[in-house]
Amino acid sequence: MASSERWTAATFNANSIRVRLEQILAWLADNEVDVLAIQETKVADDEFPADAIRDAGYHVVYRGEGGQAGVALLSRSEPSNVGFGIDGRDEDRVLCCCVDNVPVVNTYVPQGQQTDASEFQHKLRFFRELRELFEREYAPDEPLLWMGDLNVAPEPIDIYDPKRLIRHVDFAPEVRDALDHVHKWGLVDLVRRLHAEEPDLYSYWDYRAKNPIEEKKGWRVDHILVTTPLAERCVNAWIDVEARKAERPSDHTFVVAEFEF
DNA sequence: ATGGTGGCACCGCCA
Repeated sequence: MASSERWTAATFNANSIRVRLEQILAWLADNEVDVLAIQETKVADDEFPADAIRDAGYHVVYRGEGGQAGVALLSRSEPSNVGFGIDGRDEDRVLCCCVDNVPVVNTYVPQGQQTDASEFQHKLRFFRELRELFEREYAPDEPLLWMGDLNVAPEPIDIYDPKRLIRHVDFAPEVRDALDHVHKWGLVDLVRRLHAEEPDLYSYWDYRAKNPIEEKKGWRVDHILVTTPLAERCVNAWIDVEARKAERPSDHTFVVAEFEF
């Protein structure tokens, strides 16, 4: 890359990439990102709409089994060292690669169902294994860009009713601690760093609520976390709430971070 | 108000 170059990354839980394809391509036309991490593609690999994405000028890698989960990564430059899963597990939830010499990890963390469900243990184990992956494959003083639907609101400010939702799987102390343990390896939450103390900063709203955006009933569970060398290069980070007002929106919206190299 | 909607795969499950 040339020096003083803008480089932009974004993450989006699409909740079906086939239903959201036109919205994603339109958003990309308006937001010239270099990397877009997508979660919940909900499509098997042989039905993934790769041709339409490549026709729009993006490289794309993906892994899914259809129905649930599924991850994808769109990029202007061709990604290298593409891998899925951790130790052969969660291949439809973890995508690792390198784009423009930036190591990128895209994760769709298990939601967990309920705190007494086995899926909740899967969620806690997922964070432990992720920290081990970071310790093994990356370093806090080297660039790393971790994006995705982490299914955790890290702090009370990141959820609309922290008292009532204290036992929710995305806010229970166990998952906040689990994410915090990965965080403490050496990561910076870019949106919160640039919008410290700002309330009602959400990336997800429940479909079942009537006017969730207007009534500020949301959750900030989609995150862009980076190591210090990248945090120092970050010039802006935001949540694109307007994109959630699309005709047939996902229940999540785009989170964006802009860097200057 | 312990409901509500949306997506996928089927006639229930997951978010």
